[in-house]
Amino acid sequence: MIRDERLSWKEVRDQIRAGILNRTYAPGDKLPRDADIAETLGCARSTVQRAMRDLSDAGLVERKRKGGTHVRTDPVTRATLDIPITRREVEKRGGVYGYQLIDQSLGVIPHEVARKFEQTETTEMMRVQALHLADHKPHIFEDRWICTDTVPEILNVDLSRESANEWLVRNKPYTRFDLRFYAISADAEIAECLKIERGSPLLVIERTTWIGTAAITLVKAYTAPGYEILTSN
Amino acid sequence: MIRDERLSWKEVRDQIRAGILNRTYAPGDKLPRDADIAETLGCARSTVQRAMRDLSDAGLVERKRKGGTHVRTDPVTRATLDIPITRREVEKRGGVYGYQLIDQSLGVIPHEVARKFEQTETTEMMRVQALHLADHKPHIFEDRWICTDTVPEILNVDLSRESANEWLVRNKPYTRFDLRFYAISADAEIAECLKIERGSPLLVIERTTWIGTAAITLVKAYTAPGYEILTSN
DNA sequence: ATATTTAATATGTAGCTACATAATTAAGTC
DNA sequence: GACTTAATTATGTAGCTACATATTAAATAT
Repeated sequence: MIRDERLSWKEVRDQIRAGILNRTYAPGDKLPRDADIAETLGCARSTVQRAMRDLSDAGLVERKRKGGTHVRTDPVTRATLDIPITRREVEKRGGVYGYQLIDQSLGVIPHEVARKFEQTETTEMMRVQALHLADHKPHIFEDRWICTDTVPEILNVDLSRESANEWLVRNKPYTRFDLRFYAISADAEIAECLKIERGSPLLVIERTTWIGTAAITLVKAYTAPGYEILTSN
Repeated sequence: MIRDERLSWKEVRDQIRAGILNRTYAPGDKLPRDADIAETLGCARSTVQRAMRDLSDAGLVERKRKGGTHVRTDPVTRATLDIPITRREVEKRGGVYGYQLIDQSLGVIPHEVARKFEQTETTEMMRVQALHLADHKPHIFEDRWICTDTVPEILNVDLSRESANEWLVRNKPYTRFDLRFYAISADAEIAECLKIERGSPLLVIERTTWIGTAAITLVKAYTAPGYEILTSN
């Protein structure tokens, strides 16, 4: 611990947060200036600033230059999600990971895929369908489009040995991505791949990635029944 | 902009990240000490530290005292999610928000609920079932348990006028929470409430909240078909 | 050889100063 | 009065120093 007299930024943060939680500062209220808080608590402004940044990152307060710091009126639950590569996810749970390429082809991307890439002139991409296994049972079925203009190297990769995701992560790190979650009902094809009944509810993790503005890939990961996404908090 | 000669921590961060992306520093590699990077780039160590903290928060590198900074070997897609209160979510999209209490009662919590609260001696809690509407159509059906030991005031709140969530957010801010997402198939009850067909796939957002270690509430929010969760990035 | 203590080292934090930046408010100007 | 410009102000950032903390590595004792 730090010398008792000195306040750590976490202590400062907790004091400010306590003040917000116990309504000393209600939603919408303006908090004192950093400098004043610093003087009140007997610490440096930099310490208050560090504390405030944390509260701001957590979505509790809003800060504006000259405008000061305000307690947010529309509280949000802000959570951090870690989506690991599937191999890691399975192995971390002590399971045996398996991978199986189902189909690989070149084709014209559907309109919906083009729209998700936001702006791309490319109309033909590589489509890869594959199955991830956990303990020899279907775990995730992925349906992926890879932009061969941005990632021409993918044409020479043997995707029956290594999953497209792992190759991409190692060779084409993205600079921007988009994630979305939703539920669908398994159609005949997905049901067969995952060895489940048609109509089973599935959680879909959809991820689009870019390098700058250039599209890399769009994956729809159809997770096996019972799959859950948890926050890391 | 800052005087050209001076590097901002974002520039430093971007340079380090570029080095990681272009494999100057491969996964698992050790990066130079902050002080060395600072000297190389001609900035202060504090600037490098600020940059490094950002990269560490983003999950790109791992830092350990004395151990130094390493590029993470298991890349994760780290995303930030904002889950607003339902009213805000609907209104932000320009929709008309509506709320309807369906049922409110005291009862013994199922074993599964007790487990999710992790450790609570309370066995009887208040159960609240309610419907959130968007543009007069069912939007989210919520099934909630509220710990009356932690939040006795809830017994005197008229939950037909205000949703439990909004009351809780204003009066009992949580200090810790847990989020999970999964898909289920609508059973008869949920199907009726949401006015959809039985068996429709639904995305469920489940949230447990605590004050310290004291349980506050557990909600299962059954979202109407077509509902999506998006990352804020 | 093994356990314990000590030293070395890289990151983390607190405090200070100085200046940058954004946003608002006040002061001019037409 | 409406528009422009300048002053004001609160947060943001960069640089510095000093010390705290955690962890590893080396030295010493058992």
